[in-house]
Amino acid sequence: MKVIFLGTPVFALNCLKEIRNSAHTVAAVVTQPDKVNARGNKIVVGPVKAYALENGIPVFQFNNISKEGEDVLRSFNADIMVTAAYGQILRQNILDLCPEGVINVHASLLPAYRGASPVQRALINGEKEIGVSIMKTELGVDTGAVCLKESMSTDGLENSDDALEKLSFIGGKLLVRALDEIEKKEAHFIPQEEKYATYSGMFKKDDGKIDFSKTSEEVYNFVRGINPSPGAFTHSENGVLKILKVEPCQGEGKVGEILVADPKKGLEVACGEGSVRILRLKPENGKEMDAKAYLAGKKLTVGSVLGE
RNA sequence: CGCGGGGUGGAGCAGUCUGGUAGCUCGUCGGGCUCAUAACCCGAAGGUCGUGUGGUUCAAAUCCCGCCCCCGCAA
Repeated sequence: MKVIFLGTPVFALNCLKEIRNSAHTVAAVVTQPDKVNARGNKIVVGPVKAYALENGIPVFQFNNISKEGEDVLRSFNADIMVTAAYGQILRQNILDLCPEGVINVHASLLPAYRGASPVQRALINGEKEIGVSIMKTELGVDTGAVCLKESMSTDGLENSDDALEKLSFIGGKLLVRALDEIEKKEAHFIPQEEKYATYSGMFKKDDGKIDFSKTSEEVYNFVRGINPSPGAFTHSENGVLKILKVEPCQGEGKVGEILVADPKKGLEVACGEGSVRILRLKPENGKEMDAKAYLAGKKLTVGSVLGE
């Protein structure tokens, strides 16, 4: 089939590549407008756009696809549109553009975790299984009938990016399978069970603050899920510390108390129950490093409390 | 012209304001001690202090100028 692909981040790129490797053709790509300012004055080109340009696929960037995109996209006479973390909500005129409508790949096991940041939320909640769903894109956010779903274990995942990358490959394959089935008229779309639906919005910067009163396991899940974006952080005597990697262990002490801080032994902090070893962190204005390396240059006082 | 922080042996930092023998905590290598250790003791190697063969000076990591790279915020 001839598809128009709409997506923006790396997750979408991996899905796009998968479709390009299949029997289906990508007629056009739509992605969010370039970010204006990286730092100085530079423009950042998104991964999907960069790939499309390299491969000679027409790229469109609309500020509002529903208002600006209808006529151009219709001119491609595509069979179907695919959305993958595109970043804009489609109105009915766009949804109706192609004969087969629009399908979406969402990084959760629907109907759970509709909305933004499904993978982060799932990891933070300590889910053992996460996954990807393919469903109809409709006016409601992630509410469409589902045709394919696949899960994977959260064991050994570094952080949400790691999870998202693995899910993107699964998602890409599922997308291709869905396209195959739709082409053969064999796809079965099953409506979601509303009573099991959960929805979450985007994270704010402040949501990354670590609550050491939770159990060591919960803190571990939190740090793993919320990194790398927006990232976990806490306050120390040396200012804000971003916490990138942590592992649970059994120390005891006041909530947030530093139990061990030594360039050889590492950094350990007490939680509401148990403790966590901080393995990787990033100081203000610095780059990320092992906690031991940090302690080789800066001191943290044993007995002082993080997060205050 | 968005705001700010930073680039010093392999790692992380101090020293820069108040120019003048390159320091600290680790790591590495060699040796020692111990039943043993993420322990301890002794010794060693390793740096044109981001860059211009820039300017000032008797003398620059340190003051002035240009450039490159990294990071945070704001978007």
